Amino acid sequence: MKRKITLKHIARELDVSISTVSKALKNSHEISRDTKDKVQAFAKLYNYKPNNIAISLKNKRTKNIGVVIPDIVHHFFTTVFRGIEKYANKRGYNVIVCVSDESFDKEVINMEMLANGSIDGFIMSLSAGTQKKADFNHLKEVTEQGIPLVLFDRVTDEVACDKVILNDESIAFEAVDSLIKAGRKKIALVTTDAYFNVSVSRGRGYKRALEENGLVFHKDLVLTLPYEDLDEQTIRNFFSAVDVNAVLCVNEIFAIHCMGIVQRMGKRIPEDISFIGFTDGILSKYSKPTLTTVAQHGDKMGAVAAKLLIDRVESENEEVEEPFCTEVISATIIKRESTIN
Amino acid sequence: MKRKITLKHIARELDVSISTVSKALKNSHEISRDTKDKVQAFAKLYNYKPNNIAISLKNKRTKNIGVVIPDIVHHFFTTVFRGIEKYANKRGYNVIVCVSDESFDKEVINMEMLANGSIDGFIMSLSAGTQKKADFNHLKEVTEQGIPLVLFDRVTDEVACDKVILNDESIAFEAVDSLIKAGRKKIALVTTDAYFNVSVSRGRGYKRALEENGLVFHKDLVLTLPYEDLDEQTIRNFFSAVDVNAVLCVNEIFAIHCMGIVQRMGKRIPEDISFIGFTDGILSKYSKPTLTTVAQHGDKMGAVAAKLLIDRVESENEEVEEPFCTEVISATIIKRESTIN
DNA sequence: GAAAACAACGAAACCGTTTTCGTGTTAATA
DNA sequence: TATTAACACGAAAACGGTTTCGTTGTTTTC
Repeated sequence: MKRKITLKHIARELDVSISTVSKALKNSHEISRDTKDKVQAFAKLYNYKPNNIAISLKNKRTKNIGVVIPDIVHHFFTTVFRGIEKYANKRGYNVIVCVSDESFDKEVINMEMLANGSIDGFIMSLSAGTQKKADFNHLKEVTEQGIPLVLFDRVTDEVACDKVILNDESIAFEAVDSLIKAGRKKIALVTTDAYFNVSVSRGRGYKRALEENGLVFHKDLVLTLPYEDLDEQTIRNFFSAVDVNAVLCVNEIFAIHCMGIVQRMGKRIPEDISFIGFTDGILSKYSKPTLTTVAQHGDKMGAVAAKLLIDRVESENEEVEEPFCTEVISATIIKRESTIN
Repeated sequence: MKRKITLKHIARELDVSISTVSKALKNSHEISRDTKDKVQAFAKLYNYKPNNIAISLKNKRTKNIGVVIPDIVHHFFTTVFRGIEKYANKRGYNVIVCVSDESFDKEVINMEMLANGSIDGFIMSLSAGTQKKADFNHLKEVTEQGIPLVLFDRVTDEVACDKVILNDESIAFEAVDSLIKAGRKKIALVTTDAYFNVSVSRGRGYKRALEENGLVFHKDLVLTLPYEDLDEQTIRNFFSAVDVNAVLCVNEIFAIHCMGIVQRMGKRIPEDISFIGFTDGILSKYSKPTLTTVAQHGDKMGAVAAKLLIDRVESENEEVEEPFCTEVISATIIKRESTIN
């Protein structure tokens, strides 16, 4: 087992100083051609690679970024993560992932674990617990310590930092507007609890589309479901009670569930009732009928978030700080079988 | 912006030495009660947390583990990752993820990035490229350097290390056997190219089940599909050419695709033809009909892999090295609508 | 021929810890 | 009273690099 070789080993072996070895490997002009050749050849032979940890300590830069997300077995978050990872890698960064499991406590613990030197900055999306509790002190603390932070998708106004969000309201508007233009006037909204900022925005878009088309917003037409543990009966009751011919769902799972239930209730999709969901995941592509949905372009979102973060990290020693910005990713609607054109 | 505080700051402020501060914070008996109280109070007040990087350098332990997987937008890998992350966190480790994108080159680059001190060990699943090329030198190198490595799912005999695999052959046997017992005698296999070790194992189980039930293995009944970019026509041709009443697919996507196509060809599932897939992902649960499938228990697999790795990492200074082991995770078949009982 | 310039290298500080090994002071012991 | 423990603390090395700032010895330059 050949252990890792260090500058010290090379120095000893070639009978020069550590400084000389270090400089020789960096091709410094201070060192003679002869010595450089000798050192470089030796280093290559023994496959010398500088120790990342030592460099991190010296530079106070780890080239690691911390990603804290609520869930990983989740299409949207994995696509965002893929975007982050790809972009970060391109710029020489590695990514440490922590899953908050939608829990406030875990989010706090994870951030504390990483905030002591392990990473140069955070990219995160708020857990359900954090949004519900509306406690953002852990975020404020890291930013006060000078650790750059980028929030994506599930963000909050309470924290001053860079953000990347979807044009949730306008795309929801567009979706509902398209349903109306296609002749559907009785449109339901299936959403989550109001502490999810994205659901709120989508709800606003839904409402605005109704109003701008001269329709009235009925809160009876809004079904609020828990984020998990969907109860079939609740959904069934809702669709028995209301008379609708189109539905906007704030996520894919809700849409698939609802479609299944209304189909079992004997309705045809999209002839009797149209569906539009959010998240262009695997379900949307393979459901029966395939689901018209809002593609959130997670890859793009991740890449933008990573760019914002890394730019911020690498500009930290500059004179003037850039003001925080909020990038908006444009969603697009993918037409499939669950809507009439 | 309150910058991170260090031992040096505390020492200066309280007019003691750095060593004293360090010991006081560790409650060393060398330090007087008075001094300890003073130091601890000060540290708490200024929220002192030791710098992870410095500790890593000192200990030659980072408490980070590197995970290299072919893909992240993929149900099985994300569940394994979740298992790894949960277990690792419990033991105080963080996880750095690199995605090889099924490419040999990226796999190599990623490992090299991490192998220079950033991590204490690797958990990985081989990329398609690596399996195709059958070049495992990058793996051998890290193990030779004394960096522990655990392979899961897509493994190879060429590298001596701990492994975690599924009982692919026996579960495939069981699946096919159950189809036969249910009266289906004309069973197709839809699989990938042979350089995927898991497909090979599953194929063996399929074949053995046929033979042990007195049926003959026909290679006409085996459809080999590329890992991505499925061509509808190829599948259609296959199912037009053969006369089968049951199909075993080595993954979920293949199963869903094939089900869709045979349904469009006018066959009923499971009345005319049964389907069993691998990977208990979201598709299996929501497809029409829902898919009977092999649950691979990714969480478990990830947790076991992480345990093997961390145990290995933490036992590295012990006298006698444990021999390498291969843990087998028992898959289970989840019965759903795509098969008759 | 003395001063200046340059080339090639090493010593040492530094990043933030931990830890070993003194060392000076006080209290207990012979 | 002299010796020895015990106590409380600090100096310094170490982890593995980078970088500043000498310090030589040689070569130009006027």
